[in-house]
Amino acid sequence: MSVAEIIRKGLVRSLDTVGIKVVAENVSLERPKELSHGDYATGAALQYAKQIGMPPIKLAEKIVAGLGTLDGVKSVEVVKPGFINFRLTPDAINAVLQEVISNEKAWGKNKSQKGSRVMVEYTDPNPFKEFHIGHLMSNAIGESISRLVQYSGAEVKRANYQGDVGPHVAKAIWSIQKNGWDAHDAKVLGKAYAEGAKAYESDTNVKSEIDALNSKIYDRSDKEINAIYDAGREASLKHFEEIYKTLGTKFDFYFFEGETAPKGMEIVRANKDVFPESDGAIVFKGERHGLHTRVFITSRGLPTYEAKELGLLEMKAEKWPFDESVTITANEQNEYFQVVKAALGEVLPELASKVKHVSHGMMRLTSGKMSSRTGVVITGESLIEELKERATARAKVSRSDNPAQLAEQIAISAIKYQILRQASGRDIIFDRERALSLEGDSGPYLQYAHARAKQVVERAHAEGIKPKLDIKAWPNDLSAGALAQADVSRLVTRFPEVVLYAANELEPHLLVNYLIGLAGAFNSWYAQVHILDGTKEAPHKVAIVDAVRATLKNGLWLLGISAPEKM
RNA sequence: GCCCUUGUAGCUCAAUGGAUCGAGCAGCGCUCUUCUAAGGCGUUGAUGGGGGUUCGAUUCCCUCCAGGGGCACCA
Repeated sequence: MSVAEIIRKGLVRSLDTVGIKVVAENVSLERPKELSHGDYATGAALQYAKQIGMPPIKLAEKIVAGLGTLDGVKSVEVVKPGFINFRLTPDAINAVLQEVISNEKAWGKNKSQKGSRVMVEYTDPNPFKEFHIGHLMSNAIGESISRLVQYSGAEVKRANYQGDVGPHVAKAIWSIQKNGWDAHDAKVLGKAYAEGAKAYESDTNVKSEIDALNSKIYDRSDKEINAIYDAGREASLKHFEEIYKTLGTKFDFYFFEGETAPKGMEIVRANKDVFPESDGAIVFKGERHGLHTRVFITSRGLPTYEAKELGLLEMKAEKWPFDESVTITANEQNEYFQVVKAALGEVLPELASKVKHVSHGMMRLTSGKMSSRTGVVITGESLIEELKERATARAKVSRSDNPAQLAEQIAISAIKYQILRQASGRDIIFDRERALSLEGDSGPYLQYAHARAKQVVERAHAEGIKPKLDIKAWPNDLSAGALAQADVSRLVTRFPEVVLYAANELEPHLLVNYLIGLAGAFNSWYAQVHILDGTKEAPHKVAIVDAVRATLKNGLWLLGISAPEKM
């Protein structure tokens, strides 16, 4: 039984003696943000004081009196308004640190989703369009969520859904044809799309040309168009694949709109009662669900995003029956997704209950909205390249064993961190200078702390100092160094709870907050003490460093960020 | 007009209804003959306005103001 459970049980018992009945799960027990407030805290006395007509402090004291001794708890104290703070014994903390060191691979994992099959869909770039920083955002969040869910014991499959048909493709092909460009070159595609989109909006003749072209793409009736299409599609996908590799994502399944389109049409057409006709189009009346009506099949007989999405979900379930399907998209698609989900609930209800939608904010430029239609985009590659250059400029990188690799690891870390550090539903104001910064609240800061810890452990090993947790090595004084050491040790023990919390919320930033705090506490401690000082306490300190190292390593992995051993 | 969403320090972000609202950047001042200074230490600085619920509100409810997104054949 964990110490937290012991405390909960104790509180339930004690509360019972003063006439308050609660079950263990409902006892409020938190991890105080402020470490000086202890390792666990409860506001139960504040909560129930009024109910039994007793001042909170009095009640708190009464609860504490009824608590008796709790295993693993060093002290219990009542403070100010009526909080009760618990402190762990050094033994209890040492036991956790020992667990970290002896089974590093398992450190941080939980079994909350054991046996569950989860498919996570993310990144979703469209062939014939740029891979821009918005896709970077989806990728970073999706990859981290996948890993968090994996750490919770679920079997995870990564899926990528790419729009290889639809008006955007027609627009790109139209201008490739017109300009005689080579569709094998991934670089011309984004430009072609921007030009086609512009012409589509400004010229009604072009609009009908492109609309006609779009139909031909679906039915593959035109040889020349097919050739351009096939070449462009292949070039795009190959290009994307290189980016996924750089980002550290390996997809298990690829879905294409070309396949989901017919499937979606089939579902829509088979459910005429759910999808009535309106003005020549086939629609879904979302009003019954407090939403709005959306077109699923256009009057030209082509499926829209909505119909394709239905097809996609059914395809996913056929390919790999899942318990949960998580889709990560930008929040501008929130309302569309709700309509799709409502429609799904009517045609395939058992599937609808397993579908989850996580939306991320938009990557915004300080100058305004980014749009591949107008050609105002920052591509993923250009940003990665720029960051790599900046990292390479560092003397430590250029002098390392493999400068190119290290620079890339740092670049990816900087980008992913900036995306993952904030709650995922919110927009990110993309500030070039800040994104390019490798200092402070950043991915490289975490990597640096990890590398530093790794090097200390290596050096200790070379000097023959073995990590060993030692109860006698717990400093009794209240010096800054001693407090910092205790803080680091205590923070390490929280890692598994943070992972569980972040996985349940599907919120990587909760983990980021924790890791940056741990790295900061470690750096602060490191600056104050000499680890390998030749004293009896050295093995104990090395053990703490090693536990921090392992925690940062696993934590970085969960963020999809590499952990170089030397920087 | 209707629906969703967001307003926290000069800037970018934190804060499972909890304790003195935390970081980083920017500014100022310290800190490398000692295990990695991409580090550490100090310092200045904030909850859009008004109500309400609560022992306690950045968090929940109402309202106003201000941004962003969406609202039938685009994705």
